[in-house]
Amino acid sequence: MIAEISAKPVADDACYNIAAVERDTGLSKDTLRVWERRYGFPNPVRDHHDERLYSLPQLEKLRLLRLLIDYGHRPSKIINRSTEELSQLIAARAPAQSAPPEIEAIIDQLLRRDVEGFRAALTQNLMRQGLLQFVTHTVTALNHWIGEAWLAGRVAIFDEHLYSEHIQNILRNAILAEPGGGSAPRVLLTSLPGEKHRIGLLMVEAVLAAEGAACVGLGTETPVIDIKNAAPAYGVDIVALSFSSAITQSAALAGLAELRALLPQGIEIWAGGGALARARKAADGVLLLRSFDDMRYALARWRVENSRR
Amino acid sequence: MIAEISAKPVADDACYNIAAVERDTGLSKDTLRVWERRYGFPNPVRDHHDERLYSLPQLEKLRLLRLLIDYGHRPSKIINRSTEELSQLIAARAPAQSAPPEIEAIIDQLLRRDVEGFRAALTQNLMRQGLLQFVTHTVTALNHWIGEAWLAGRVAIFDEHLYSEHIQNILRNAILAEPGGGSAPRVLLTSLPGEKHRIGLLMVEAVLAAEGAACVGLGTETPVIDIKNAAPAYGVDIVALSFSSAITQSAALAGLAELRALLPQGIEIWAGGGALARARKAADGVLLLRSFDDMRYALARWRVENSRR
DNA sequence: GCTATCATTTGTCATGGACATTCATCATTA
DNA sequence: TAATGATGAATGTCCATGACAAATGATAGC
Repeated sequence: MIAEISAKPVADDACYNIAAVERDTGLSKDTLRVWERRYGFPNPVRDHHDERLYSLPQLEKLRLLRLLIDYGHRPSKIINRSTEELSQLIAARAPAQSAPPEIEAIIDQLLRRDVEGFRAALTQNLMRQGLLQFVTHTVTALNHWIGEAWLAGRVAIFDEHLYSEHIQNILRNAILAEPGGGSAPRVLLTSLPGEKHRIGLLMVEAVLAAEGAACVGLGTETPVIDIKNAAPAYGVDIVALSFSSAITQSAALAGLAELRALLPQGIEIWAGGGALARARKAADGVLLLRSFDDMRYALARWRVENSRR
Repeated sequence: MIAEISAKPVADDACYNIAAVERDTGLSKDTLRVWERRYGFPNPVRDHHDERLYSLPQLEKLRLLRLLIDYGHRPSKIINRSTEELSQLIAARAPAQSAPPEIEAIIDQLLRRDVEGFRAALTQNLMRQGLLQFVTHTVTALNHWIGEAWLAGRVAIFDEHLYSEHIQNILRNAILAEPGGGSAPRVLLTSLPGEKHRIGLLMVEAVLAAEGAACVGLGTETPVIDIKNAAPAYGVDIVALSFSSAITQSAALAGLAELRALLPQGIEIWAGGGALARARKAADGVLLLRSFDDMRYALARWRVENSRR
């Protein structure tokens, strides 16, 4: 055990309207109302004009519910349990085993809230390993274990925010530092609307940059039509899309099919990430990448196939 | 005139359900339905089960409407004008004048889709001016003029995406390069849920870093409760929040009041950004910053007041 | 063990009514 | 003149309830 977090806010009279709860929990207003209708929870008081006012404990329980549902529980089975039981469910889900020591050492800095030490630990690892190793091993492992630590209640949400920001800093810095502007192929990097995770995208960009490809990063959540317009404008050879597990597999595959139909055949589409881990195959003409090694292999193949221009 | 963009997508049968329109326009489902009820626009066709399906032209007109409303027009006055008239209104708003030459030179690289040249131009400006000047003058001006260029139809959405990514790269790189880990005060930087603009936040971080403060950046969209928990955990003196004009002023002020009630008095709250430009004052105990100079002044004041510990 | 079929759960959408807030206008006061 | 206040129209958000599609789980059959 490394550190305790004090996650209990104090204010009791604080009341939140339905829009605030939607913002803070990610549960839509419709969902909140229909849960109340069907299951009797949450059961907010009403203000003088019959509008819902949620209490802080309700809001906290809603967040736990959201989390458990994301991890596969069904709403009706857990919605009427107490907040304590829900916390136990979450704790039970995460195996108590800890990460490899070198990873644990970095997480430890985060748990100590030692911002400077955390940054130094990351930088030191990057220097020792080089960008490629750092991304494919250290960052991959950190993503996994910080997720686990969060489930186990060891790190708070804001620690994850901080982690995400710092990894971005380090990766963007390393990408800029890669020698040369990059040559062929030219790769457009982005994600579809709804997919907000930036780290996966940056990891891809880092690997490509380390391999000497030219990257055009558009950030997250580019509508399909905009990707279709951007690809020829920037003269890219490949469009690479990242899908975290925040999005459903069917949504990812539908988006890929739509994009494939819009893009000219000469432009390849590469897709990878957690949401596609269990997919057998994507639409025709979409290359599914299950690992960074897959991607490096695909890159080598592309270069062979396009070697004589 | 510098470049032509081909912004007209082809797909005509493409139909969007109400959730997709909400995502792409930022207009809530309730608003879309009530506009239809009151003004007769948008008037989507229905699928076999009476659900709305919006066409691409409708979606484009809605985006124009959203933009004009953000700029002060009233919905009822403009909602029944044609898409062309709306475009003219927008063009009328955007003065045809162009940016100062040094800014225009950078935008020019973006319009040429010359990714490497664009990055080089930014880096060169940063080197020549230093971080503080670069942020308070060049980046501020670029934000403004790229917005104008978008209104005038000179740059596409994906160009803005690319701009945002590259500015992030440059700023994060520069922040990491600032000497020393920073000392007092320690500042927590983030935005409230709904506020996704990252550049403003990074600009603030850059200025603070240049002035030698210690920054703890949590990225965008941190719920109020998490800010309340994070501030003591990281031992910060100040919580700084950024509000772009994507959020309404009243929402910003409400969030600030809520946060002020939760945070201990010893921790200051600083707030700034476009959404607060017209605000007279925020909640008691919230410092409104209207410019980067304001912030530097506030920083100096804080240091004087806390000089003997 | 794997696939196909059926039942249940669950989130999203629709309708129409209501009202709090915001905005524009005009009169009034310092 | 500029700031303040009052008034009425506009605008967005919320509510209740009903309905159904998509996702999930269970069951039967090969």
